[in-house]
Amino acid sequence: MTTKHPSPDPRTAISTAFSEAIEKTLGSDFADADPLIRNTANPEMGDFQCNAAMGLAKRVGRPPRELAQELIDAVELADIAETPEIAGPGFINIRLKPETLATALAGMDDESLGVKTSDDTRPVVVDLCGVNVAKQMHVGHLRSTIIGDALARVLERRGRTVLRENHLGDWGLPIAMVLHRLRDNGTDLDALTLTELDAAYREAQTGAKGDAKGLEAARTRQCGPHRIAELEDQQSGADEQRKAASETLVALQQGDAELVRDWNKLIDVTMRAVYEALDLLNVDMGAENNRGESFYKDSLQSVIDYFESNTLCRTDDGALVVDFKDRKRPLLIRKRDGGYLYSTSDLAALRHRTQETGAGRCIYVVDARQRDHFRDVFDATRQAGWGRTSDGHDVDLVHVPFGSIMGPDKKPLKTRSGTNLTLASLLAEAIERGTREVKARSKNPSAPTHGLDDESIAKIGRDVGIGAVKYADLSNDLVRDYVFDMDRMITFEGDTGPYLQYAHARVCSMIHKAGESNIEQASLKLDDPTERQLALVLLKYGSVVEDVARTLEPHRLCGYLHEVADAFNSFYQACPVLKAEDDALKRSRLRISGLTRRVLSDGLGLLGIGSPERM
RNA sequence: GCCCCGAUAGCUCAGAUGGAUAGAGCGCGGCUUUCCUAAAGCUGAGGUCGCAGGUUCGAGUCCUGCUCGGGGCGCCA
Repeated sequence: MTTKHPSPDPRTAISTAFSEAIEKTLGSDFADADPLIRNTANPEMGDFQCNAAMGLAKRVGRPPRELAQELIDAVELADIAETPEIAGPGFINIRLKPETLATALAGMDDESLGVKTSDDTRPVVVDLCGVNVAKQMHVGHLRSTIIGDALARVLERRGRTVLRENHLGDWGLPIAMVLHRLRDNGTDLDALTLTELDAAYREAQTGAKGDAKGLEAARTRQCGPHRIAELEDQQSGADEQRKAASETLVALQQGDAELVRDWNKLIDVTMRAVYEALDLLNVDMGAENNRGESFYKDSLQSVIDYFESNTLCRTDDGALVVDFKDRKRPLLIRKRDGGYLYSTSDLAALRHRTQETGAGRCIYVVDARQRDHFRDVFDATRQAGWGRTSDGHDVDLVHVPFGSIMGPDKKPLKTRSGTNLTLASLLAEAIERGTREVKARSKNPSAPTHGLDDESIAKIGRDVGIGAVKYADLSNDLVRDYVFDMDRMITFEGDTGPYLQYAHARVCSMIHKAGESNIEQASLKLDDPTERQLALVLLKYGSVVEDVARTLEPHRLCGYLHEVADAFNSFYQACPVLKAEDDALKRSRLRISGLTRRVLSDGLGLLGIGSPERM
């Protein structure tokens, strides 16, 4: 569509008008004062409010209500709004003319739905998933994957090119340990199961990582109890295991043909399961997004060389560390024995991402417990001068931290038997529950799903089950831990994914029943208060998407979609659609319903959640 | 010991750049079914916004100190 609509959102026009009024009234010193235009909390106060008069009155030493009146006299809004009114200490309430609202709503009625393309055209790197190929995917990877995917979709919706990077843990000592373990056990790698893999990983972990010096150091440095317990746990009979694993790593690094072949088999087995999970999750990612630690293995030395030759680091107790001026704890980038760490490979990845992709932003969707680590590697990256592109633009390095998923006991999620819950089993349960819900409803003879074949029901059930899990994950502030509660997330009532999907399906069902065509051509009448309210909510969509792209907080979009569903329900309660008094009104209301449907569907889509037309 | 995060209704949580009587969902009480699948709508009860100071015309929001809970803290990732 090429129809011109300078600004579908009337808020922008109001904001501009008040900016000009402020400058006209108080002089050019106030040209960039924020007019503080907000949606009102209560429809009785109008549609929008300007909160600038109080603060400005303070600055110029005048009564706020008097200044508010002068702003009202100066502001040029007559074309779009009624005369603004002063309320309370100096609030200015603005009510749009009905035709303004209709024009604005019509203005967002195209593919854009009012979402504007970002001015910044540089690509964005999103680091997500981060699966470790030495073990099966567990629920810890769930959040990184679905949050990262949702953020990527939002950024893409704003027209950005997104480079989704799956920074696989596919190299280094852990892999070598597992590889050694499997070979030592005589496991047939061509028939390797994920269960065997997990067992080998656990054996390797407990067997090989004991570290007497580390434990001692952890104690004297008063490390956290978690770390000490972990080290104690690994203390038993470790030396020979570690030695063997080290030898395996060295051989692998030297390109031992047989080892490399086995290494590839190991990756194949684990990644096949990863792709399966990504597919079930409706996450837009595949092998083309893999760029793991092995990709950077040959650039680690040059990262170290760069830091050394530019005196960005120093030697401490044989190790290489980077200092920061605002804190004591340095970042270790090379071990005393010459080995590299995950910080080294993160630095290599950051150099690649900032220097070779042209990205304007690098987003890391990783567990909140790694906050300190990312603060360190980001600062080290900036100190190395890699915080900006070769043409001098700063690259925004941002860690999106998220909390843990807990079991009902508020401890990390486990199965009933106490083992770590795998992602695959969690997804299977979600799909099973979703399908059960859909099937139950299809028993109702008046349900549109009544009589559907099992395959169609299963497809809808999958959308519902997966949508429930995703929505529950994305609808809270990311940084908080939450308790995983399938019973709660799967219900059709309340603030859940299925509730929104169902609201969408109900609108679809109604529009289908109407059987009208070309409703997007209908002229809009927005006289009922609930119609006005729904229109105002729909008009916010573009700015909400923009907010999420900026703040990287998907729960704002969730809250907004819930608001849309609520506003639609109120509208539907108050305004007959199919039985509207005349045909023009019916078509107008169908058009509003259609817009609601598309905003819900588009918004859910940005969260990576499907919106079935029948449920 | 140092650093980070959290604390809002019985429960689970929203409250962007400070703004009008602090909101939603669940649960509890009442009312509503002449348009879609009773999903729902309306309505009532329910709050010292962890504590104490401070800044401000105005603080859940900003500053300082404290309490409680969680997490992290150089040769693991």
